[in-house]
Amino acid sequence: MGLAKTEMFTDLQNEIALFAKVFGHPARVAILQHLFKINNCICGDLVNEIGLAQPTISQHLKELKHLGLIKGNVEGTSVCYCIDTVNWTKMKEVMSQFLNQDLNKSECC
Amino acid sequence: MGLAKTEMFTDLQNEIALFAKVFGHPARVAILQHLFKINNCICGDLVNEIGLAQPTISQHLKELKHLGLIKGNVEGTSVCYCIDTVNWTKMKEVMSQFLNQDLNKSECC
DNA sequence: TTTGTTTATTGCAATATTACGATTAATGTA
DNA sequence: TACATTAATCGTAATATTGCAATAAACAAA
Repeated sequence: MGLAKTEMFTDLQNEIALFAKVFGHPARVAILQHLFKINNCICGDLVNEIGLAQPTISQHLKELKHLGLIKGNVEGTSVCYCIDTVNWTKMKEVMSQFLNQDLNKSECC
Repeated sequence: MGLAKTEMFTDLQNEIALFAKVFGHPARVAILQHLFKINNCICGDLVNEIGLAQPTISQHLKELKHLGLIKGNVEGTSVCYCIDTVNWTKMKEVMSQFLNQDLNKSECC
Protein backbone atom coordinates (compact mmCIF):
# COMPACT_ATOMS: atom_id res chain seq x y z
CA MET A 1 0.00 0.00 0.00
CA GLY A 2 2.82 2.40 0.74
CA LEU A 3 0.64 4.13 3.30
CA ALA A 4 1.60 4.15 6.97
CA LYS A 5 -1.38 3.63 9.25
CA THR A 6 -0.48 6.54 11.49
CA GLU A 7 -3.77 6.46 13.37
CA MET A 8 -2.86 3.21 15.10
CA PHE A 9 0.30 4.63 16.68
CA THR A 10 0.91 7.17 19.42
CA ASP A 11 1.70 10.80 18.66
CA LEU A 12 5.22 10.25 19.94
CA GLN A 13 5.77 7.22 17.72
CA ASN A 14 4.60 9.19 14.71
CA GLU A 15 6.73 12.18 15.67
CA ILE A 16 9.86 10.06 16.00
CA ALA A 17 9.12 8.42 12.65
CA LEU A 18 8.61 11.78 10.92
CA PHE A 19 11.91 13.16 12.18
CA ALA A 20 13.73 9.95 11.34
CA LYS A 21 12.21 9.85 7.89
CA VAL A 22 13.60 13.25 6.97
CA PHE A 23 17.07 12.05 8.00
CA GLY A 24 16.52 8.90 5.96
CA HIS A 25 18.05 10.27 2.80
CA PRO A 26 21.79 10.98 2.43
CA ALA A 27 21.15 14.21 0.51
CA ARG A 28 19.28 15.70 3.44
CA VAL A 29 21.96 14.48 5.83
CA ALA A 30 24.56 16.17 3.62
CA ILE A 31 22.54 19.39 3.45
CA LEU A 32 22.25 19.54 7.22
CA GLN A 33 25.92 18.76 7.75
CA HIS A 34 26.81 21.57 5.36
CA LEU A 35 24.53 24.02 7.12
CA PHE A 36 26.20 23.12 10.39
CA LYS A 37 29.67 23.54 8.88
CA ILE A 38 29.10 26.75 6.94
CA ASN A 39 27.90 29.03 9.69
CA ASN A 40 27.54 31.81 7.16
CA CYS A 41 24.63 29.82 5.75
CA ILE A 42 25.34 30.67 2.14
CA CYS A 43 23.01 28.31 0.50
CA GLY A 44 22.78 28.39 -3.28
CA ASP A 45 26.11 26.59 -2.91
CA LEU A 46 24.29 23.50 -1.74
CA VAL A 47 23.56 22.69 -5.36
CA ASN A 48 27.28 22.80 -6.15
CA GLU A 49 28.37 21.17 -2.89
CA ILE A 50 26.02 18.23 -3.29
CA GLY A 51 25.87 16.84 -6.81
CA LEU A 52 22.11 16.96 -7.33
CA ALA A 53 20.08 19.18 -9.62
CA GLN A 54 18.68 22.45 -8.34
CA PRO A 55 15.04 21.34 -8.25
CA THR A 56 16.02 18.24 -6.30
CA ILE A 57 17.91 20.22 -3.67
CA SER A 58 15.02 22.67 -3.48
CA GLN A 59 12.65 19.78 -2.84
CA HIS A 60 14.83 18.39 -0.03
CA LEU A 61 15.13 21.86 1.51
CA LYS A 62 11.37 22.17 1.44
CA GLU A 63 10.97 18.98 3.46
CA LEU A 64 13.51 20.10 6.04
CA LYS A 65 11.80 23.49 6.25
CA HIS A 66 8.38 21.88 6.55
CA LEU A 67 9.54 20.01 9.65
CA GLY A 68 10.94 23.25 11.04
CA LEU A 69 14.53 22.04 11.19
CA ILE A 70 15.83 24.81 8.92
CA LYS A 71 14.87 28.40 8.16
CA GLY A 72 15.13 30.25 4.86
CA ASN A 73 15.70 33.97 4.49
CA VAL A 74 15.47 35.74 1.14
CA GLU A 75 18.53 37.90 0.47
CA GLY A 76 18.26 39.55 -2.89
CA THR A 77 17.98 36.92 -5.58
CA SER A 78 19.35 34.19 -3.38
CA VAL A 79 17.95 32.47 -0.31
CA CYS A 80 19.90 31.91 2.86
CA TYR A 81 19.14 28.69 4.70
CA CYS A 82 20.26 27.77 8.17
CA ILE A 83 19.49 25.45 11.07
CA ASP A 84 16.57 26.43 13.29
CA THR A 85 18.37 25.90 16.57
CA VAL A 86 15.26 25.98 18.75
CA ASN A 87 13.44 23.30 16.77
CA TRP A 88 16.61 21.31 16.26
CA THR A 89 17.03 21.15 20.03
CA LYS A 90 13.43 20.04 20.50
CA MET A 91 13.86 17.34 17.87
CA LYS A 92 17.08 16.23 19.52
CA GLU A 93 15.31 15.69 22.83
CA VAL A 94 12.64 13.53 21.22
CA MET A 95 15.15 11.45 19.31
CA SER A 96 17.54 11.15 22.25
CA GLN A 97 14.83 9.75 24.51
CA PHE A 98 14.11 7.13 21.89
CA LEU A 99 17.74 6.23 21.24
CA ASN A 100 18.75 6.20 24.90
CA GLN A 101 16.23 3.69 26.20
CA ASP A 102 17.53 1.46 28.95
CA LEU A 103 19.57 -1.41 27.52
CA ASN A 104 20.07 -3.23 30.82
CA LYS A 105 16.93 -5.30 30.70
CA SER A 106 17.27 -6.14 27.01
CA GLU A 107 19.04 -8.93 25.20
CA CYS A 108 17.69 -12.03 26.90
CA CYS A 109 18.20 -14.43 24.00
CA MET B 1 13.17 7.97 -9.85
CA GLY B 2 12.78 6.97 -6.23
CA LEU B 3 16.44 5.98 -6.20
CA ALA B 4 18.91 7.61 -3.84
CA LYS B 5 22.24 8.32 -5.50
CA THR B 6 24.24 6.81 -2.67
CA GLU B 7 27.53 6.89 -4.58
CA MET B 8 27.69 10.67 -4.39
CA PHE B 9 27.61 10.72 -0.59
CA THR B 10 30.08 9.70 2.09
CA ASP B 11 29.87 6.36 3.85
CA LEU B 12 28.89 8.15 7.03
CA GLN B 13 26.10 10.07 5.34
CA ASN B 14 24.74 6.86 3.88
CA GLU B 15 25.05 5.07 7.21
CA ILE B 16 23.15 7.79 9.05
CA ALA B 17 20.45 7.75 6.36
CA LEU B 18 20.09 3.95 6.57
CA PHE B 19 19.66 3.98 10.33
CA ALA B 20 17.26 6.91 10.18
CA LYS B 21 15.25 5.26 7.43
CA VAL B 22 14.53 2.21 9.53
CA PHE B 23 13.24 4.47 12.31
CA GLY B 24 11.16 6.34 9.74
CA HIS B 25 8.08 4.20 10.18
CA PRO B 26 5.95 4.28 13.34
CA ALA B 27 5.44 0.51 13.29
CA ARG B 28 9.17 -0.08 13.62
CA VAL B 29 9.40 2.57 16.32
CA ALA B 30 6.58 0.77 18.16
CA ILE B 31 8.25 -2.62 17.75
CA LEU B 32 11.52 -1.31 19.17
CA GLN B 33 9.81 0.43 22.09
CA HIS B 34 8.02 -2.82 22.90
CA LEU B 35 11.25 -4.82 22.77
CA PHE B 36 12.79 -2.34 25.18
CA LYS B 37 9.81 -2.54 27.51
CA ILE B 38 9.29 -6.29 27.50
CA ASN B 39 12.67 -7.48 28.63
CA ASN B 40 11.49 -11.07 28.39
CA CYS B 41 11.47 -10.54 24.61
CA ILE B 42 8.34 -12.57 24.05
CA CYS B 43 7.71 -11.66 20.48
CA GLY B 44 4.75 -13.25 18.74
CA ASP B 45 2.83 -10.75 20.86
CA LEU B 46 4.04 -7.95 18.62
CA VAL B 47 1.30 -8.83 16.15
CA ASN B 48 -1.29 -8.38 18.90
CA GLU B 49 0.39 -5.40 20.51
CA ILE B 50 0.65 -3.47 17.26
CA GLY B 51 -2.45 -3.66 15.07
CA LEU B 52 -0.84 -4.82 11.84
CA ALA B 53 -1.12 -8.17 10.08
CA GLN B 54 1.41 -10.87 10.84
CA PRO B 55 3.19 -10.70 7.45
CA THR B 56 3.57 -6.95 7.85
CA ILE B 57 5.13 -7.25 11.29
CA SER B 58 7.39 -10.00 10.01
CA GLN B 59 8.55 -7.73 7.22
CA HIS B 60 9.35 -4.88 9.62
CA LEU B 61 11.22 -7.28 11.91
CA LYS B 62 13.25 -8.44 8.93
CA GLU B 63 14.39 -4.90 8.19
CA LEU B 64 15.37 -4.27 11.79
CA LYS B 65 17.22 -7.57 11.86
CA HIS B 66 18.95 -6.82 8.57
CA LEU B 67 20.42 -3.65 10.07
CA GLY B 68 21.53 -5.67 13.10
CA LEU B 69 19.45 -3.70 15.59
CA ILE B 70 17.55 -6.76 16.77
CA LYS B 71 18.28 -10.46 17.12
CA GLY B 72 15.89 -13.38 16.70
CA ASN B 73 16.15 -16.73 18.45
CA VAL B 74 13.99 -19.67 17.50
CA GLU B 75 12.32 -21.22 20.53
CA GLY B 76 10.16 -24.09 19.46
CA THR B 77 7.51 -22.85 17.08
CA SER B 78 7.89 -19.24 18.15
CA VAL B 79 10.72 -16.79 17.67
CA CYS B 80 12.10 -14.57 20.39
CA TYR B 81 13.24 -11.15 19.25
CA CYS B 82 15.25 -8.69 21.26
CA ILE B 83 17.48 -5.64 20.94
CA ASP B 84 21.07 -6.29 19.90
CA THR B 85 22.65 -4.10 22.55
CA VAL B 86 26.11 -4.00 20.97
CA ASN B 87 24.86 -2.83 17.59
CA TRP B 88 22.30 -0.54 19.15
CA THR B 89 25.11 1.20 21.02
CA LYS B 90 27.15 1.55 17.84
CA MET B 91 24.16 2.99 16.01
CA LYS B 92 23.54 5.38 18.89
CA GLU B 93 27.05 6.77 18.63
CA VAL B 94 26.69 7.43 14.92
CA MET B 95 23.31 9.09 15.32
CA SER B 96 24.34 11.08 18.39
CA GLN B 97 27.31 12.60 16.60
CA PHE B 98 24.98 13.72 13.84
CA LEU B 99 22.31 15.09 16.15
CA ASN B 100 24.73 16.80 18.50
CA GLN B 101 26.57 18.97 16.03
CA ASP B 102 27.60 22.35 17.36
CA LEU B 103 24.69 24.79 17.24
CA ASN B 104 26.68 27.84 18.32
CA LYS B 105 27.79 28.93 14.88
CA SER B 106 24.44 28.27 13.27
CA GLU B 107 21.35 30.41 12.82
CA CYS B 108 22.78 33.52 11.21
CA CYS B 109 19.62 34.63 9.43
C1' DT C 1 1.66 -39.49 10.67
C1' DT C 2 -1.70 -36.00 11.30
C1' DT C 3 -2.97 -31.79 13.32
C1' DG C 4 -2.33 -27.33 15.23
C1' DT C 5 0.63 -23.29 16.10
C1' DT C 6 3.78 -19.91 14.82
C1' DT C 7 6.59 -17.39 11.69
C1' DA C 8 8.51 -16.50 6.96
C1' DT C 9 7.85 -15.87 2.11
C1' DT C 10 5.49 -14.79 -2.19
C1' DG C 11 2.84 -12.00 -5.09
C1' DC C 12 0.50 -8.09 -5.83
C1' DA C 13 -2.05 -3.57 -5.39
C1' DA C 14 -1.87 1.07 -3.65
C1' DT C 15 0.76 4.78 -2.43
C1' DA C 16 5.15 7.41 -1.59
C1' DT C 17 9.66 9.00 -2.80
C1' DT C 18 13.29 10.61 -5.67
C1' DA C 19 15.17 13.02 -9.51
C1' DC C 20 15.14 16.27 -13.07
C1' DG C 21 13.75 18.99 -17.43
C1' DA C 22 10.96 22.76 -18.31
C1' DT C 23 8.94 26.56 -16.64
C1' DT C 24 7.71 30.26 -13.59
C1' DA C 25 8.45 33.79 -10.03
C1' DA C 26 11.19 37.11 -7.77
C1' DT C 27 14.70 40.16 -7.54
C1' DG C 28 18.87 42.82 -8.88
C1' DT C 29 21.32 45.32 -12.48
C1' DA C 30 22.43 47.55 -16.90
C1' DT D 1 12.40 48.51 -19.52
C1' DA D 2 15.16 44.50 -20.74
C1' DC D 3 18.20 41.10 -19.16
C1' DA D 4 20.52 38.08 -15.94
C1' DT D 5 20.50 35.39 -11.74
C1' DT D 6 18.54 32.54 -8.35
C1' DA D 7 15.19 29.60 -6.37
C1' DA D 8 10.47 27.51 -6.40
C1' DT D 9 7.02 24.90 -8.73
C1' DC D 10 5.01 21.73 -12.16
C1' DG D 11 4.81 17.56 -14.53
C1' DT D 12 6.37 13.16 -15.10
C1' DA D 13 9.18 8.83 -15.14
C1' DA D 14 11.48 5.44 -12.39
C1' DT D 15 11.84 3.16 -8.27
C1' DA D 16 10.74 2.14 -3.28
C1' DT D 17 7.70 1.27 0.47
C1' DT D 18 3.76 -0.49 2.81
C1' DG D 19 0.23 -3.79 3.71
C1' DC D 20 -1.99 -8.03 3.37
C1' DA D 21 -4.12 -12.47 1.48
C1' DA D 22 -2.47 -16.76 0.36
C1' DT D 23 0.82 -19.98 1.03
C1' DA D 24 4.82 -22.37 2.72
C1' DA D 25 7.95 -23.85 6.29
C1' DA D 26 9.21 -25.35 10.85
C1' DC D 27 8.18 -27.40 14.85
C1' DA D 28 5.47 -29.58 18.85
C1' DA D 29 2.09 -32.63 20.38
C1' DA D 30 -1.27 -36.18 19.93
